[in-house]
Amino acid sequence: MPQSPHPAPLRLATFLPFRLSVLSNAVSQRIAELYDREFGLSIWQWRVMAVTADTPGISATEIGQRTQMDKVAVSRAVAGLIEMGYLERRPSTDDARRSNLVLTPAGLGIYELIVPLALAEEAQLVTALSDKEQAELARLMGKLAKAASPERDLW
Amino acid sequence: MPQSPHPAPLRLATFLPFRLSVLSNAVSQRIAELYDREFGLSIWQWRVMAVTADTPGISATEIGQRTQMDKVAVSRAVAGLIEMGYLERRPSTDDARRSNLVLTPAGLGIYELIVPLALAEEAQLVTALSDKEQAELARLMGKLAKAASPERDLW
DNA sequence: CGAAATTAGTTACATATGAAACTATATTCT
DNA sequence: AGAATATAGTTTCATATGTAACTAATTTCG
Repeated sequence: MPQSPHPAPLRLATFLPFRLSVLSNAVSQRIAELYDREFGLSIWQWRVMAVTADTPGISATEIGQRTQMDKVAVSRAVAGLIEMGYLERRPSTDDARRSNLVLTPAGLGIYELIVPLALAEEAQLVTALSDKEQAELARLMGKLAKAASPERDLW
Repeated sequence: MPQSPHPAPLRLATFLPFRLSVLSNAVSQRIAELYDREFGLSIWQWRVMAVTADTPGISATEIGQRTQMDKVAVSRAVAGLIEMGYLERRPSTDDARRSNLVLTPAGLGIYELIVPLALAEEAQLVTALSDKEQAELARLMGKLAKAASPERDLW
């Protein structure tokens, strides 16, 4: 009986979780650097701005759901944005615990400046793929997301 | 002239950097939890073990290159593994600054326990995709990696 | 050879992050 | 009603992480 001297090989470079992590970090870092350099925003602050622009009056909890941020992270990002004058907290009339969050005019202003830059950065990335490949990638990622957390509906 | 009331839309849910980040986090978290729960290892310690098993006598710097970890992270992971008795530092004879790192028998033992679990976890994930889809995903990720950091050769 | 510049790796410090505790309000249940 | 439970959001505390400074050994080059 062989003593299985080299049981199962595991090459990190072909291991999907590793590759995903490295790729995601490389992409995130590029984008984070852009937001920070140009506007002094963290990625989390940017995410909060994006969903608030999309849904004015959103609550912190809802932001957490949409952005996959935990509530502490949302709380901190919101606090930072308010301090910068980009976000405003409006107490909800029907539930005193929650606030309705809206971008200030200043916030909306820089949001509109960032959007095209963010889209351009993304475009530079996905332009490496044909339209068909982009669609396929989105589809495959959707499947993986479902396999990775079936309970939570990620997107 | 229209006053462009809704300049460019940006839906986070379709924005590639966001999706990549969320997917990668979901996957990493599952795996990290496994390594930590079963063996008390961080993802970084696991990565160090994996490349050291693959290339016994590797140096910290080389580990950093292969795993995309910065040297501080490598240093800390190595220190932890040595403390746990899984890794051994052998001073290099021809360069006193570097150490040749090797797994101890204990380290090799748990490495061999982890590998099948890690592969099983990955399998559970990628089984959502056909072989052909898996290959396609790998190809698309490779293209993106190149577009995201052309300078550094990620894999 | 020997000063200057490089490289391997660690340490220190400042910041980021997550888990758990906490405050305040709302809801449920008897 | 009012006690028990749950929810929104913040604060605290302990840990993780990155940048920069540092030590020690090596290489480069006048």
